[in-house]
Amino acid sequence: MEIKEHVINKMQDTLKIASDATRLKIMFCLLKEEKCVNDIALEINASQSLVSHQLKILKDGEFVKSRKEGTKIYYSLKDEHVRQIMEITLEHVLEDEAHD
Amino acid sequence: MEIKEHVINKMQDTLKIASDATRLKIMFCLLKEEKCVNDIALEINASQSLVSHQLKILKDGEFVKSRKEGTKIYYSLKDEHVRQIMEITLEHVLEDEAHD
DNA sequence: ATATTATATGAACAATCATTCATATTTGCA
DNA sequence: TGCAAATATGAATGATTGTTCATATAATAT
Repeated sequence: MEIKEHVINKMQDTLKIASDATRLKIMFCLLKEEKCVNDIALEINASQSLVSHQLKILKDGEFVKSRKEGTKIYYSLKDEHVRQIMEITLEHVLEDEAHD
Repeated sequence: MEIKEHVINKMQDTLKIASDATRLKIMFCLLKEEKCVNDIALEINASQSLVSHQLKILKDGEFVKSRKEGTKIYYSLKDEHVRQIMEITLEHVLEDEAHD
């Protein structure tokens, strides 16, 4: 193979992070604007703890970044790659919907 | 949320399929040309059984398609979305490499 | 028919991972 | 200093999943 083993592994890690319903909901939640943890939890109807755990995973994986303001912490999508992965995956899914 | 729950779930399923090192290796293997099961197994150094199992998952998820010729079955990438997901994820990973 | 080659499948096991619950940390304010 | 609000963390658990091994199916050739 032409591609390095450790690059494959990093791709696996990256995609594994994206491949979870809770984390996808969080990302869609942040698509338009930054939000703090509690607002996200309310919006996607999940516990504060769960959202916090998943945000950590998303942040470690470079999917989101955060900004502190007083006692609140605002999260937002990190870059264009994240949006693109969401977009293309969505297209793929919607295309399938068509001929099911 | 604006996006439907079952679309999120399908996105999860799609990304889950992509997020495995063995399956990624298979996809990279098929990037340029179609190949049969045994050739893939040899190329990525995996057992025939494992490759067959993973090809089934890739096929069910619309990542690859297959073509029968005699006793052999040739697999190839299904469409552009697959290539794009690989490409963008690769970019994301390589960008991270830069500032580690 | 039998043997051979290519691929698929089912069961089983180990490992990974999402979620919950309880608790800890941090910040702002009275 | 003490309280409340916002977020993070650790342990435990139940479910999912990648891999292996053994075996089954399918097609071809002798």
